[in-house]
Amino acid sequence: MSLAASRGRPESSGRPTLYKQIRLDIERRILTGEWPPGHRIPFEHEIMARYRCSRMTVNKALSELAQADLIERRRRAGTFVRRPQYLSAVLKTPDIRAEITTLGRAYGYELISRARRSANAGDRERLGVKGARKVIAITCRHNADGVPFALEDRLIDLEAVPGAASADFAADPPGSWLLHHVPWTEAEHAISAIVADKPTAGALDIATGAACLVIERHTWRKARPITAVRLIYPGESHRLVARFKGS
Amino acid sequence: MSLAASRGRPESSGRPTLYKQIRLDIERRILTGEWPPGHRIPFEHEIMARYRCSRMTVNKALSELAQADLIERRRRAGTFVRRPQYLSAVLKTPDIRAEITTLGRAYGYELISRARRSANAGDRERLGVKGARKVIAITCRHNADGVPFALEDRLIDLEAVPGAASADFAADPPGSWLLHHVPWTEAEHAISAIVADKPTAGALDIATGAACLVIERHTWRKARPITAVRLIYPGESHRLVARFKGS
DNA sequence: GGCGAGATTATGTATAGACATATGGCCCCG
DNA sequence: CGGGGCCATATGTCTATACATAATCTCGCC
Repeated sequence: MSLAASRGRPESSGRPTLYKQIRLDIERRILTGEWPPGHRIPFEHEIMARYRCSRMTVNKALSELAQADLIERRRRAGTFVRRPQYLSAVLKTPDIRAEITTLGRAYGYELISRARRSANAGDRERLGVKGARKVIAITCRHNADGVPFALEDRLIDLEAVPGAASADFAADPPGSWLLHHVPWTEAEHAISAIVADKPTAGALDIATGAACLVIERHTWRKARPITAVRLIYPGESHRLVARFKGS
Repeated sequence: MSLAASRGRPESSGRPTLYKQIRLDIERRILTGEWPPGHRIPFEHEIMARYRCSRMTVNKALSELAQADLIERRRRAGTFVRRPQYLSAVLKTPDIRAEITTLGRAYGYELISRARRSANAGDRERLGVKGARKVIAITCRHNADGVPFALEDRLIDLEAVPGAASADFAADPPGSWLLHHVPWTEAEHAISAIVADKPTAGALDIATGAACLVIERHTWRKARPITAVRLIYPGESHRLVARFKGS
């Protein structure tokens, strides 16, 4: 008997494998909101009829989506789109505004400085690049309910993001702007702790010598550095929380 | 023909399903460092002989591990344990010994105190339980190349892990012991920063008032608390690194 | 020795069928 | 109307087999 790859498929396009196609189709519908959280996905039975494939193939696609926590499967009841992904979104989200508003607190933003300059040695090292180029350097502060929440010190590589030159970051924080304008493919975070020096303490309204949590995030798009940011949080009042499932 | 569940299995215990058993066996060997990054996992062919099951069953286990980025599969070459999973290595691994040895440093361990007691109010709150019960409280230190790496302060719920009562944690750190004896299903981490007080600074061989990174981890097995641990790392010399792919 | 073609092999995808298991719903009984 | 038990059903696991694909290895040719 012929393989599915040689048969017609409802929404064919390139041609990954069949199960991957099914997986992507469903994924797309979930991510675009066409199938909102709680929505019941068609039964395996219906999907296999739709794609004219065996149940194992459908099952493989759905199992992967379940492992990725996009859907939830319940015997006898069916398969459902999962509620929002709680958790380590803190680390995955490059957007502090979203982080604060999901906590139900009022977001505030203050631009402290913004400069356009040729990258110096320190800038190049932070971005992990070698050649000469222009960068934008920004420092700003994020507040939650009027209280300092985090200090941000960011570099943007203008060679990778030319559009940033014409953006003033007076109203929107650079993280949000970048998120909307430049999709990233890879990000690396380093978390460490420091004690606040006098200027940092002043900006965060904490005592000099208090502990701070530092998150340094580097973001790339296809191996090309986009931005490097250093976020300083008051250490004892802020906690990064992440939840994992084991097996 | 009889199902695999009715056949003998090499390292049987409770009895998840066969593929899950295979997955857990491999996972354990990776997380404990028995199979270090780069190690070639037995071929599907060998695993199916070992568990006397069909290739599809082995394949399902390996596919899930691959999706979780714990292993990497290469046609014709075989299946390999992936290189340090930064985040996953640090946050997902409840085993500091494995973390240090993957860094290529010599692991050292010192038990500082071990006590068995009835849980007091603070213990119950840390574990997130209400009723009376016995717990084991442990403090110990992990070293890398002879230098203090982290301080550990741990509570183990004896109701969930009765076997811990008969384990002395003189040679093996409790994290490793638990990993070998109690599979977890969920874990939550909270990361914060503190300044070292005098005893902490002394134990970590750093200056009083230096910044420290604190990781508090709670682990459950099917909604039942197993252990709560607080790890203190020297803050400026230690960085938690996490890398994400964007899609 | 260097190189390309082909054989080999491990994984990747897919099939059809079988039985296991959990559970939402229904029906019946009190 | 409430509760208990049974049944239908959707997912969960597993088998045995087949062919696809990619990469390594080998061998023979120049």
